[in-house]
Amino acid sequence: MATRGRPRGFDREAALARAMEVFWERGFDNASLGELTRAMGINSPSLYAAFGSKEGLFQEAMALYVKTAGGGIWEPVDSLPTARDAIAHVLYATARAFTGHGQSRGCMIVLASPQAQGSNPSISGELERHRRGNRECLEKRLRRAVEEGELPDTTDCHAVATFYSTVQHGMSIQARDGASREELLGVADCAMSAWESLTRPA
Amino acid sequence: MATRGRPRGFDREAALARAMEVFWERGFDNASLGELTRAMGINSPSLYAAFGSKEGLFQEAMALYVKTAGGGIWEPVDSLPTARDAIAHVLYATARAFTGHGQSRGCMIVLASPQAQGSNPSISGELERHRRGNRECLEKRLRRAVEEGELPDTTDCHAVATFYSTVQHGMSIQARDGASREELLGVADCAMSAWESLTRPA
DNA sequence: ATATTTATGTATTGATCAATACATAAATAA
DNA sequence: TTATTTATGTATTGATCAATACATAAATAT
Repeated sequence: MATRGRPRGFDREAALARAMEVFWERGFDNASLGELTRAMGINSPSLYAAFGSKEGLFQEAMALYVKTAGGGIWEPVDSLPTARDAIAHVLYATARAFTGHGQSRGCMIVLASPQAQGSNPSISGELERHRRGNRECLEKRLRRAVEEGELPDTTDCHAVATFYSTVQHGMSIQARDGASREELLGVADCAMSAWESLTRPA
Repeated sequence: MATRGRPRGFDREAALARAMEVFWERGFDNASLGELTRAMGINSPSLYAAFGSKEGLFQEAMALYVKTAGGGIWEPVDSLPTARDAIAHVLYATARAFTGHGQSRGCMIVLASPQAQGSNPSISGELERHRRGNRECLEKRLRRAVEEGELPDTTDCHAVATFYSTVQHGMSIQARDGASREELLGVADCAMSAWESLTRPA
């Protein structure tokens, strides 16, 4: 398939990365097209030609976020040797990720559109599905640990996963409110200090 | 001061309560004036005559929220006999409050305008100040507990307060995502199970 | 009674939003 | 070359937003 027509005059990936930063910092609704095109260095017709719509651009930005900025957090969950390692990794990686990108603090998935009845239900719905997926990822890992004997079969995997997922969500708000990396690492410490009592045989 | 002029034709407090529900459910930006006036049963000139502006209406709605829906959570912190009682109260009261108001789930203070660079910085700033105030309320209570001998003076009050504040914020996201009261009470259980290790003498 | 004051309903304002129309530019295909 | 295809820049579209203008209604003050 040869390239027909006038070639694109901008770097699609670079422009998408710029858009991700804007969505991350401002959320879906508050990121205006003017702001997006300015950050991407293009005009709106180019944006629509390349990404279809503001919603389409956000979808791709979200995928890029999951793959890059938010990526290192969840991938290792299944490969780390113990459930404890996995959950500790999620919390500490979160503390680092949420405080390491300049102005963009906190999780895009949590902060981009928190209203369930937001202006774009399809966006809110997809973000919610993603958050639920992360929680289920933790719960699955805990169940595997029970099967493998790491944890007693009295462990309430659902409750423990919900707890750590809640802490991880809360760290987004704290990061947005200016919490330092040290403070978020401290939150992870505190959360992990509950591990023994949460996984003690009944 | 006698009442001059045509009397107001609607119940100001009732209208404000309706507005609070809309802001709570939809956030500041996504709550349109049309939606607000429809819920309040008035036209926009009446809204502006009574509340000044959308921002003014939100300020009053936020004050009402703090006094009513979110009120029982923080007031008892200073009067409860121990810091442990106080923090447990905050968490369990939060679990109940965030799941008991029909469609409005989660904390208005956390969810109404999460973007630090939102469309209305003054609103975002005030909400952030309020969240910080809640965290400081916990920290102050913990310091008092250290002074009174309830907790060892090795207790890291700042870290512990930040941790429980983070859990409380995270519960807003979980509630918005549909977590049940039982699940949030379970989160509170898990968080409190860290208490012993967090306050153990070094 | 008349004047004054405040509230209401209808209609509208300018601003901003996401999305496009249209003419032109820049590439390949024949 | 000429035709075709795709991208770009300028300008604009209709929709929606928060906020008001204006005439009228309903109360008190004198």
